Amino acid sequence: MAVTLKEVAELAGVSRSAVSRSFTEGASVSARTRAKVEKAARDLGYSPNALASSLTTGRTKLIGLVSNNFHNPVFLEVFDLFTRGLQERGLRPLLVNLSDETAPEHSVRMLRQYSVDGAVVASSTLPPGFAPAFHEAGIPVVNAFGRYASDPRVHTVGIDNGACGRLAVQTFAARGYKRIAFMGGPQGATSTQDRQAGFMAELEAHPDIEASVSFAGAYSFEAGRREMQRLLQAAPAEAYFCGDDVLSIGALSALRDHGLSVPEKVGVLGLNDMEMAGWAGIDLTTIHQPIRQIVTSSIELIMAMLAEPDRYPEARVFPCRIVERSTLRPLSKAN
Amino acid sequence: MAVTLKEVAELAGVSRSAVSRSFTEGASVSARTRAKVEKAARDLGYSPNALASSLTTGRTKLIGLVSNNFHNPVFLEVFDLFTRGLQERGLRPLLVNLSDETAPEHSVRMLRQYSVDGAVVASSTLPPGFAPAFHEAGIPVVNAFGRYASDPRVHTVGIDNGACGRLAVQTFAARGYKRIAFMGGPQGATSTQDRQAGFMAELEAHPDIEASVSFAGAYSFEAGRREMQRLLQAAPAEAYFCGDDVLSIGALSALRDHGLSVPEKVGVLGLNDMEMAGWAGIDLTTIHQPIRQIVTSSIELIMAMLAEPDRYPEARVFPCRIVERSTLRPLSKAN
DNA sequence: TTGATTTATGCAACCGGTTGCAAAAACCTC
DNA sequence: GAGGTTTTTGCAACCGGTTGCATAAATCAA
Repeated sequence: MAVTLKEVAELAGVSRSAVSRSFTEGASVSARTRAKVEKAARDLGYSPNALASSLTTGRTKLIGLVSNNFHNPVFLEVFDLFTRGLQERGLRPLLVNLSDETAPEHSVRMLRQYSVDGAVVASSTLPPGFAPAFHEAGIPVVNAFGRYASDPRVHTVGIDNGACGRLAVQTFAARGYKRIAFMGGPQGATSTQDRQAGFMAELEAHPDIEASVSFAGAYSFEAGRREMQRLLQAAPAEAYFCGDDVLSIGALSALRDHGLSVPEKVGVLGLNDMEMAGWAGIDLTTIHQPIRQIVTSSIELIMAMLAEPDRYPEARVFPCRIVERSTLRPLSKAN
Repeated sequence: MAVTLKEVAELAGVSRSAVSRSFTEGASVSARTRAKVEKAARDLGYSPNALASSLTTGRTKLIGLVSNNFHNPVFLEVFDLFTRGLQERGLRPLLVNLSDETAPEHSVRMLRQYSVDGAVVASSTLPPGFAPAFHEAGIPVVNAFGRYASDPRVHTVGIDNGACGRLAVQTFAARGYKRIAFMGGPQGATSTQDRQAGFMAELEAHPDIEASVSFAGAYSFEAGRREMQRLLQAAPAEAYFCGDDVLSIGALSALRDHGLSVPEKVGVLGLNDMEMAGWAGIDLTTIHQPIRQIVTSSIELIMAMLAEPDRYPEARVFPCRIVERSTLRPLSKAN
């Protein structure tokens, strides 16, 4: 079915090597030969088999794009940015959905069978076993949106979740909130744990502030809504820091149903700054996570590792900032 | 770096063919040989190179997953379903983002270079040139969420957009709306065109209903909101059929800002039934598109084509149904 | 022209597997 | 234990490319 290099060689009346070289950047071919080859290739509709060549070159240009976040809308943006970025650099994303994978090693093995040149794991928590499995397979990995120093063998690009927790408290303090709350995502998520730790640490600098902590079962609208409904059975706090925008939006919906005005009665602070956070009617004050930069940097890092496989692991941490919208009251004049 | 079949063969003390056969389902190997091979493979940490084997078997188990919908949240669900479904069947999705591709043929060529066994194009409109390019390359394609008979060469799985347009009018009529409107997505989208055609056709059966038509610039919140704001400068219709849920949500936000109660003053009907449509506070009445079934069916069709390459093209059309929520007034008693 | 140098080309081996074929081994039956 | 079957095995060629090396062709200097 497919046209092969051999057929092109025959039609062009040259050796197979000549054809191969004609398609290789910087190889030694005369202009005349190349012209003949190109004409033959065009006539036959030939395009080289990337997989066959990977056999000898050792590069497939395939990059595993691994994630378990197929429910949070921010990740659509993440996938968009990753696929475009990789494509622009001639790399091909091989998508792996970890959602119902019981044994993550299977995924690593599969990626190895397909000889991916590298892998990006887009997840706040690196599944256990991934780091050693990739390491043993000799596949460069970067954990995008991952945790700083989650494993000394993998490169990480992300935000400082602890700093986000601290920033939340500072933000609340600057607006004069005295009774605040941390509403995390699933308690097992390291991102939630780190934010909580930062949140608690910063509280020590604000002895006049009282805080409570709770967790939603997932990073989802429903989970946020339900958790807020539960919290509203007792006296609510003055402001909530939710672990994620979509969680915040769920919480807002519960507050609205309960007749509590935002931000007058209760303030809400999200995290991510997903597109939806800016929608009219939501207008969520939130901590902006620099998604675009994280993705770009992850890709740069993967590229760097392709060039230099035993590059020393590093963690790249991007600062976050508050995006002022309407779910938190304005800065108190005192500050 | 990677362990090869040859090394396993040497360690196990058998020929390379024996090792190869041990890893091939249904090949003729004695239990004793297989045991020796498996032990050696385990000791060495060997796993076969899928790309190398594809060279002789002619199958890569790679499936191109092509889309340009990286902004509509429904598509995250679509990607989730596709990746899981393909993975379950031992296929690997090679993701292609068409968003900023000027020449779609490039993507087809790339997929051919990677010898994909098939491709799924998840898009309501098949990019021009795709059908012939895939056909020429001998790659089976299914256009998921595509248009019935968009091209006689490709298989299509989707809904009947014309029927959706008709259903919208019937739904409005049954609820006694007399001044209705069609708010399409981009005018160039075939999905919008087909829905409009159905909408107009059905109007003929309802001479007492007056209708108007307009288009939003994109299938997005902002576009829907802006278009509704524009429409509100004149007297609004009693009910709008929007081309997409996210468009509807934008429209709802404009209506709310304008102080028009929904569904009392103005009704809104969406299309897709994305997760967000069911969120409290949105609660959009919408036409449900059976996404899960479309994806499953697309995968089945791809599998069928792998087994039978010159299978005669077919279109699979799934019915849609109204999901009753709160943005349309209830059925009039008369009906 | 000639000889030295540079550039282009083809040969053949190789990448990591698979598979048709013929020979070898194992199993049956009598 | 002989003879016939069936199963297992290894050899060698092949899948579609790449690449080191030796040779041939082209270019250059004198």
